[in-house]
Order: sequence, then C-alpha cells, then structure tokens
Amino acid sequence: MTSMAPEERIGSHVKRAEQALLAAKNAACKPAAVTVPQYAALLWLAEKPGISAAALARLCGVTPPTMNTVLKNLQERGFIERTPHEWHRNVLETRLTDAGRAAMELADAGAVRVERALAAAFTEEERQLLIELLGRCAEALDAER
Amino acid sequence: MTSMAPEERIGSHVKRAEQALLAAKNAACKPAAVTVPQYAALLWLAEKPGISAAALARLCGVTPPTMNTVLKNLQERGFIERTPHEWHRNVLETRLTDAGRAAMELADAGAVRVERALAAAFTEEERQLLIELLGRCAEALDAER
DNA sequence: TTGCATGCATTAGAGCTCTAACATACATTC
DNA sequence: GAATGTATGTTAGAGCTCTAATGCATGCAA
Repeated sequence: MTSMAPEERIGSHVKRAEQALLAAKNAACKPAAVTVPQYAALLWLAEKPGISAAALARLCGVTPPTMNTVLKNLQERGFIERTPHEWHRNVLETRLTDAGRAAMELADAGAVRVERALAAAFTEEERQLLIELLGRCAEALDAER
Repeated sequence: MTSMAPEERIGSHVKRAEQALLAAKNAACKPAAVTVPQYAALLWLAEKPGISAAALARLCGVTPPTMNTVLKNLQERGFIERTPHEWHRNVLETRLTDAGRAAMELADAGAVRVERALAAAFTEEERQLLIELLGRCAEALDAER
C-alpha cells in the first residue's frame, strides 16, 4: 500500500478550489460572451497596449501557442487588432478595440464580484496566510521539476 | 478604477498553485506515458473495478463527455476494457487491464512523490490549515453561482 | 399499458492547453 | 561581414474540457 488517500493529498484540494474558481469566473464572464482566458488577455491588454503576444503569454501564465489561439478567437470577434511593429517587423502589436474594451469592462465587473465574494470568506489575516501558503505550494512544486 | 490588482486576487494565487501542480504531476506521469487525467481515471478504476463512466466522471470531477474522451484514449492504448453490464444493457463496465494496472502503479509512484514533496513544504498544522482554507474557497465560490 | 422520470452513453461543436518544430528578425560578438 | 544567440510568431498534432443535444434503457406511476 504505497498509495495515498485523496483526502490527504493537498493537490486534490488545490484542484477542487481551482475548479470552483474557474466555474465561478466562467459564469461571471458569460454576460460579456468571453471565456476566462480571453478575459485575462483583455485585462492585461487594457493595462499594456501594444504588448507582444509572447509577453502577454508570460503575463497570463500560458505558452505562446496558447495565447496565439486565444488572440485568434478575440480577433475574429473584433475585440482586438494586431498591427506590425514599426521597427521589429517580426513583432505584432496587439491592442484593444472599443468593443474589446467594453467586453473587458463587463467581464471585469463580474470577475471582481467573484473575487470580492471569495475574499469575504476570510479575515484579512487568513487571506494573507492563504496567499502565503499557496505561494509555498507553487515554489515547492516548481522545485520538484 | 473599479478593477483589482492581480496580486490582491486570491484567484491568481490559486491558479498559479494549480498550474505548478499540474506541471509537476504531468512530469511525474511521463514515465508511464499517461496524462494526469488518465492517471486519475486509472487510480479510481483500480479502487472501483467495473464502475460506470458517469460515476467515474463524478469521482474525477469532470463531465461525462470529458471522461468519455479520456476513456477512449485509454482504451486505444489497451489500458482499460469496457464490457456491457449484465442487466443494464446501456451501462458499460470499465476495468483495468494488466497493462493499465502497471501504468497506474508507475504513474502513482511519481504522483505520490510529488505529493510528499508538497507536503514536506509545510508543518502538519499548516497542511491542515491550508486544506481548511482551500475548502472554504471552494465553498464560497460554489455558493456564488 | 402508457407515460414520465432518471440515468447512462454518445456525438457535435467550440475552445483551451501543451510539446515540438520551424521560420523570421534583431542584437551581439568574433 | 559572418556566426551565434535571443526573442517573436506560427503551424502541426495530441489531448482535455465544457455545453447542448440526442438516443437508449430502466423503473415507477397513472
């Protein structure tokens, strides 16, 4: 019996929380007709106009091909526009359109509501403690690779 | 400025921990040539032979179509076999093959190693506290929907 | 018996995610 | 100037994930 009960596995609980988070944010983004990854990209784009797709991928914590997929869908919807960079011809500058900004703001309202509800489940001390413990999780797991 | 800084969002940290967890488990499952969802299904199948796909989906926390995809890939690899139920003709009983059990055990060794490394980053008190806080996260988020 | 409810399985379609590989463009160094 | 290195962008392929819809089987109730 080298195995481990699911209840004892910290990973199980992390996964469960993440699933609930994704479901809640998905519902919150639904009125804006965007997915959670799309919302994340739009949010960063509002803050850093003209950013490259690779840099945006790093901010969102995904790989460049993944961001490429997300941006392609956003472009088809007319939420972003991509223009060649003046000097670095290989770089595409990505910017929000007016429709993209509107969608971002609508989705953001829902996302912030979810975050506030989540934060309300904890005292300020607990919140900071949770963040600290989660940080240690990521650290330990990254070191394991 | 109704927005919220990413650092203040608990969700950001949950997501980051989950991503690190997935990456670590993925690497741990690589020697067995299975993905993390495949490993999860194999693990439950070892414990509950003959379970239905829908029940397995509930245990793994995914939808039936998702589990269908995972099982299809496992079946193509010869890791599981599915036979019609004696009475309920519409139900397929799923069981591990010998190769499936071997793959599960190999992947489980890696997964348990990851979990132990993760647990080692905390004291017993911290571990229980983290689990408790994560549980409250899931609870608050589920209530939000 | 007929109808309804429940549950399982599956398909279709959209979208995200990764690794691997390749092509391009700029920057630095020899 | 040429080679190397770094960064970006893209394509290909595999796999996971969801919602929505459909078909089938079983069991219960009118």
